[in-house]
Amino acid sequence: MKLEQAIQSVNFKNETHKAGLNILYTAWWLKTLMSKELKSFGLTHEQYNVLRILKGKSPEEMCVKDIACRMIEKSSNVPRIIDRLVIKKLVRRSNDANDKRHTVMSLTEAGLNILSLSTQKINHVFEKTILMNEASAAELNNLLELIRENES
Amino acid sequence: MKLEQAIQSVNFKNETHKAGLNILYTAWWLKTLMSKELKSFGLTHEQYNVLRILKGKSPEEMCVKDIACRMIEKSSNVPRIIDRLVIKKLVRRSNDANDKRHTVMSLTEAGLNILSLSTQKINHVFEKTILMNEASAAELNNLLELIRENES
DNA sequence: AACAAATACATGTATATACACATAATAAAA
DNA sequence: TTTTATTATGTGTATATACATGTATTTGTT
Repeated sequence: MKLEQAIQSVNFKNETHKAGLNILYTAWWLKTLMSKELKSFGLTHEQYNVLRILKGKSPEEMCVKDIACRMIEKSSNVPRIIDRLVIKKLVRRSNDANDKRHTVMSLTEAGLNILSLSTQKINHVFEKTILMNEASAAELNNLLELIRENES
Repeated sequence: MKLEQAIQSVNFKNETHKAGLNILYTAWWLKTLMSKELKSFGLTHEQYNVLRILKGKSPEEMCVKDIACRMIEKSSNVPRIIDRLVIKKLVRRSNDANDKRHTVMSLTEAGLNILSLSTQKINHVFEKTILMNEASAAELNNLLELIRENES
């Protein structure tokens, strides 16, 4: 769907302005698709993101800061997302003996299982719902990284 | 900045998978830039979006539904965003005489003024911070609309 | 006209975002 | 070594998101 239809507007100053809104809209669209899949596991988008990050270092433990800097949305409140994962027994939380300021997290068996199942669903979104070949995707990646070149 | 640096990950299944995460991260990055500008006006990103939509039809009035279908993030709770704009006297809310189910909104003078000033700041973000020429932006728009071709 | 269905909006709840601030622990400096 | 600064995390608040449900109003059907 064209952006013009999606947000019922035609008043873009130029292509760059339209691209900005297009990125925001596409992100919302993608997040909605993913959340729909995650719902059957009782996971939110950000909870899934934390599980995925923990898996990356598994079975190593990770502290809050290391998780936070890997989040897609940097302003996420990681301690509270973890609170909910701990309640659901998907994540284990304990204190670091070396540095008592640290709290360290790791996946439980249940966390590993639910991550594995939900990742299948997420991969399905990327493989089947997103209509894009590898060359186009590579080009898109270049353009997005070009946009952020002046990352402040 | 490369996505790999931004989220400290290199485990992308393929370019399409990376593109998905890249869109989500770029949207967060852009939203953060815009919110930083809006903060000096006491506006949130979504409040700004509602003001912008109302301006599009101004001086005509708009009902909640018409605003909602123009929002970038469709799951926004428009009545409550308007609550806050009414408290700040940027938006006027009244009942529609023809259909009493409708609530109709329009910008106040203060709303028009703050929108005009904040839009200057937002345009500045697009013109000066986003590093992209018109041809690249047009290509990016094509790719984003290609990704959403299977819009469900 | 009376009833059922649809529409528009408001409201409630759990979670997340964005950001400020508090607290405890460690590192650095005097 | 005492003081100061920094770091890591937790907590608080206002707003937003995602979604379910309630309520008034209008429309369609008989």
